[in-house]
Amino acid sequence: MAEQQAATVQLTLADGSVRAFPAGVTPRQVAQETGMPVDELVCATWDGELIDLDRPLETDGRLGWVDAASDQGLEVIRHSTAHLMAQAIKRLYPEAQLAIGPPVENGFYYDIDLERRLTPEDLEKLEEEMRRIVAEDLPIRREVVATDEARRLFQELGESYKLEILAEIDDPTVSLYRQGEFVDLCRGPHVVSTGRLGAFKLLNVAGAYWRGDAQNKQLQRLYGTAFPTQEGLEAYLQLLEEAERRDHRRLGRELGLFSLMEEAPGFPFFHPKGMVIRNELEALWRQEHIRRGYQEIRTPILLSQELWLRSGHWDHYRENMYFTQIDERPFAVKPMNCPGHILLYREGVKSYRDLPLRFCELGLVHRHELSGVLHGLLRVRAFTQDDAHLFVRPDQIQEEVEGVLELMDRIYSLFGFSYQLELSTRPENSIGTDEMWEQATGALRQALERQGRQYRVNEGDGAFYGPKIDFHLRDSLGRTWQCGTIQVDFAMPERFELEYVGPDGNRHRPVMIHRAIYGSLERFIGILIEHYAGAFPLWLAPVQGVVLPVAEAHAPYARQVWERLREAGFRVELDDRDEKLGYRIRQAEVQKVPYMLVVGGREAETGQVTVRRRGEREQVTQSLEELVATWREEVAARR
RNA sequence: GCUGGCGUAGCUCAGCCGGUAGAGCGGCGCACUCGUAAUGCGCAGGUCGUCGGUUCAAGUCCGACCGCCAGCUCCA
Repeated sequence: MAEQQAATVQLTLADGSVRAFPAGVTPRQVAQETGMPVDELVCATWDGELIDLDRPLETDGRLGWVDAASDQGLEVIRHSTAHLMAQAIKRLYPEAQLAIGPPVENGFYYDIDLERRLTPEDLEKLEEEMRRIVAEDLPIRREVVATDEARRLFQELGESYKLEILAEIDDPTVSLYRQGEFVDLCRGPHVVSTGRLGAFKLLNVAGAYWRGDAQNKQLQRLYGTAFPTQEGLEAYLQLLEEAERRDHRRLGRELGLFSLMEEAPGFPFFHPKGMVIRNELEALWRQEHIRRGYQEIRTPILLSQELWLRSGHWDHYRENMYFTQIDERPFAVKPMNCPGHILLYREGVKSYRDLPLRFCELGLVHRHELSGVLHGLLRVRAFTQDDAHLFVRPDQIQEEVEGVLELMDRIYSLFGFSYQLELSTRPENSIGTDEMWEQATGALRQALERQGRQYRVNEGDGAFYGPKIDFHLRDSLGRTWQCGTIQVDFAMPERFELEYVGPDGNRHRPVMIHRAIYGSLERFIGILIEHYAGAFPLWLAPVQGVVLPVAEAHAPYARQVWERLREAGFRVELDDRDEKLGYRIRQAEVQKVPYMLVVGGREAETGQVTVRRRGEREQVTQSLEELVATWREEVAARR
């Protein structure tokens, strides 16, 4: 009797029902018997843990399903594809040693140690080999072996990186995965056979250090991506192409917005058209800040080195700073605006009635970033922060943080960005007491929670002087960018002995809230270029309209139209070049000008313009005054 | 910063095994005077990133430097 009991297991299925199965039954068999679409399943969960579909079940438990459409399923597919690639690598280059091969955000990679430098053509050959292995439809089998045995195996195979990994494993057993002649040390789970894979593409090769440490040997990292379906893969590859088409470095050049030159690496030049965008962003920013009681200031770019010693930047930020000398006195180029704002705060005695005091500045800061990380406008060495420092009483923190959250919503929504929030806590190399950090972190958390906001916690990623809330914008391609930030700081007021006189006549210490919305004007502009693919809304467009006379005879009227629109305050160009109308329309389209205004004999007679919108074929003929009214409304609404 | 790749006309790119530089687009000129995404013809434009080396000869080979691109965070 006892034997019979041991021979069955009670499984709680996804629908909540409990059924008995013979011990050693596999999830795949259960799926078949319960009518699950087995082909759509990637693996299973066993009491919450991911397992293979062919894992024998020996005890009672809760069985769940993971299909290809789920995030977990996708990860498993990618992980299995990484193994598939590794097998192909070993077939083509038996001398290659395998390091690690995990799934990552948009695919997977495998780090390998191989003398030969792999080229894109090699990737194609690898892909072909992978397809062969898929066609072979090799079962992928999990095997549990003693750790010592695994050591012997990888010793024999000459896989020294696997041995290094094994050396750190204390468990008595480890799991291996075998598919055909290939075996890898792996926790799993994996799909049941190589035939289940197929929608993949190898993307590129890059260098990566073993264990991410520059002291270690540099390996070749092969990146690829994989999806449950060919359509999913193609959609992703299209997204990559679209992202390339929108690359702000390319559009910035094509649309004449900005330049980066060898003479000033990491220090962008703005062209007249790029400046228009900048100025419009600044105008919006000022409007929204003044409305909310901020006061704009401007502080110097060079400040005495002593100030940076006192602020803690010397100790915590020196490697990122530029230094110079003036009359033999050491100065630093500011990497942040806060010390300057603090100096202004300290001018004169502050009363509790002055608080909250909201200083804002479009402050140009310089930071020495590693040469290898520079990237267009998105990672530069000089940039303009739309910075503000709120000097507040401790009891005002929450309300002020909530005010900033509201301002962020206002500005981001104008551009159609949604965002995610991240709360970053105390990093290792930081100033201030534990108590201060707890208080500051608590204040941020409270503001978030009171507003019912969703947020993620990022342990140890705060600024050296305080915790922060970061805003990760989601753009029109679904990519995320870190822009806004709110940081609560008890440390700087302490260091600089900031004070205000309270209602009790005593001196009290204010709290500082650092915050930025765009983050950096340069970066934000780069993001906007990609977000809009260069097709800016009317209020931001460097050129809002082009007047196009049909033929030379219409040039005088076109000039009148052009002048009238410029008088009305719009950025309009006149294209009366001796070219066909179709050609000039194409030019305006390529330059992504929002409005094309065609004028010929008909329009000249009636005092009208024929309006063609960017990207549209239909057009309307309307009076100039009607057009001005529409534009005014469109610009005012920043649509 | 590190590793790998790349650097030729304003832009995109060709240029074999070393023999002295080419196209398209753009620009300029001329013709056409044109009604909605590229009219035709012609002309100009390059110390081949910089410096040094090898060679009778270097865009091409070697070295250094500068810049750009990708990656360097994801831990069986």
